[in-house]
Amino acid sequence: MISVDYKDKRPIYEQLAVNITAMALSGELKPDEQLPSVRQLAVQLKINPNTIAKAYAELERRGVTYTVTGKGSFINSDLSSAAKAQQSAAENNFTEAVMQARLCGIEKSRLLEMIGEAYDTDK
Amino acid sequence: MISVDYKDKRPIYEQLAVNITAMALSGELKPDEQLPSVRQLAVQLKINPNTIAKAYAELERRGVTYTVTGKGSFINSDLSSAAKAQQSAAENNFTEAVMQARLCGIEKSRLLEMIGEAYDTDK
DNA sequence: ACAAGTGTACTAATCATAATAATACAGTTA
DNA sequence: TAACTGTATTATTATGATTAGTACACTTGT
Repeated sequence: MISVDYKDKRPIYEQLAVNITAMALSGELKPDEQLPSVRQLAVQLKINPNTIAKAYAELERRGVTYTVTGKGSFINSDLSSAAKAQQSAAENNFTEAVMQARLCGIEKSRLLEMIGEAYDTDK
Repeated sequence: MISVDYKDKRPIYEQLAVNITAMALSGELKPDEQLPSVRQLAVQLKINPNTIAKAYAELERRGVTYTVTGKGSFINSDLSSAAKAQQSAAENNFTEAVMQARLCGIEKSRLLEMIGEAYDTDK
């Protein structure tokens, strides 16, 4: 389910974009499946339609969706570019985290331990 | 050297706090060593003294420094609480990065590879 | 005592970004 | 035609970061 978290410091439109991208990549949203309309989702989430529209524009810009004026926004069948971007971001983030941990004096062996746990957590 | 990066999205005072904390934990700043004065550092970095003051207040709140009005701000001899907080934050960050990577479909073996590289990078 | 240096406190103004609000327009569908 | 899509535009509000200017309490060296 599409949702927003007001405790999250990221802007709402960014949360929505990331959220929907994840749902598309996981298969929770199928190729060519139509997203809720801008106005409909705005009512459902109790936020402004402009904020939804901004999120949808971002999704199209990132290659996650395609849009037809008058019809709606739909999940792309080819998500490879979005998937690559997401993986690249995740790898950069991971590398940063490793270097940060090293600077804190955390041993490499400790990181190897933590991977074992974290990688198998459900969530 | 204490510096700020305007390409960084974090606020300046936060960058300064993190920067100085790292220098204290690495030993680049010795215990009881005096930090540059608020006004002096403001001139050096060409930013407002209030921003420096905010960073110094944060550092004291986080247990990195102690402050004597009229004298200045100095590095704490006991940095254990700051070190623990920093390590804890690094571990949380690392765990998040691992789970993000897993959600992107990155294999555990790939992460193990990357640790090998990232942990030995200089920077 | 004095002057110059410390950190601190306070108020106001400026700036950027996010979000809201209201409206209008172009295209699609039944 | 009516009701739905996304898009565009302008104005307004809210928030946080930063700047600006000033004032105060304390310490140090003369």
